[in-house]
Amino acid sequence: MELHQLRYFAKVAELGHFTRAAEACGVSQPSLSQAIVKLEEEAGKPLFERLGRGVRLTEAGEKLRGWGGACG
Amino acid sequence: MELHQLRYFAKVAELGHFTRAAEACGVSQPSLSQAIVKLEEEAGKPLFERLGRGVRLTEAGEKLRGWGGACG
DNA sequence: TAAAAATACTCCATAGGTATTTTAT
DNA sequence: ATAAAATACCTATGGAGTATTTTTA
Repeated sequence: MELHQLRYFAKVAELGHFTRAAEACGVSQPSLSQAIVKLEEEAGKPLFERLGRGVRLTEAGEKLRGWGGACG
Repeated sequence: MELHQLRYFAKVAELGHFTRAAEACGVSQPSLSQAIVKLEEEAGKPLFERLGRGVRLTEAGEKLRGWGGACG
């Protein structure tokens, strides 16, 4: 797990959209997509449900977003 | 700032020793050293005082260690 | 002078890019 | 049909290694 992956994840979770998240992060859509795929591989399960138009957090995704646990 | 840098930083802060921290992290001393140098460049100031025998946190180093602030 | 950190390289893994294809509405 | 994500492939950056050279107590 790397910081850039978490930055991208957070932005996608916020916007529900890979392409717009990529723009917001200043990287290309494929680069961000790859980073999320890597993160999902490490997690062992998808973090986002692909909807064709945009994207929604899975349960595993929600869990990762809620990370920091004791802090928040 | 990258996760591996923070891992190394934390271990050096804990042990007060680059070489032993490198062993503990399973990397070579030069690799860990480089990572810390990068982190210090980003910080704009040294994080450790080099003592010849081991190393001690600077004020900036203490601040970084104390990060997470609100969490505990 | 000896233990520890810094430097000088070399190598390779991977983050990121462009072009394109697949998918789902 | 079209907007959005995935895939394929390439390049370049930088993380990690070995060998060596400063440091400083």
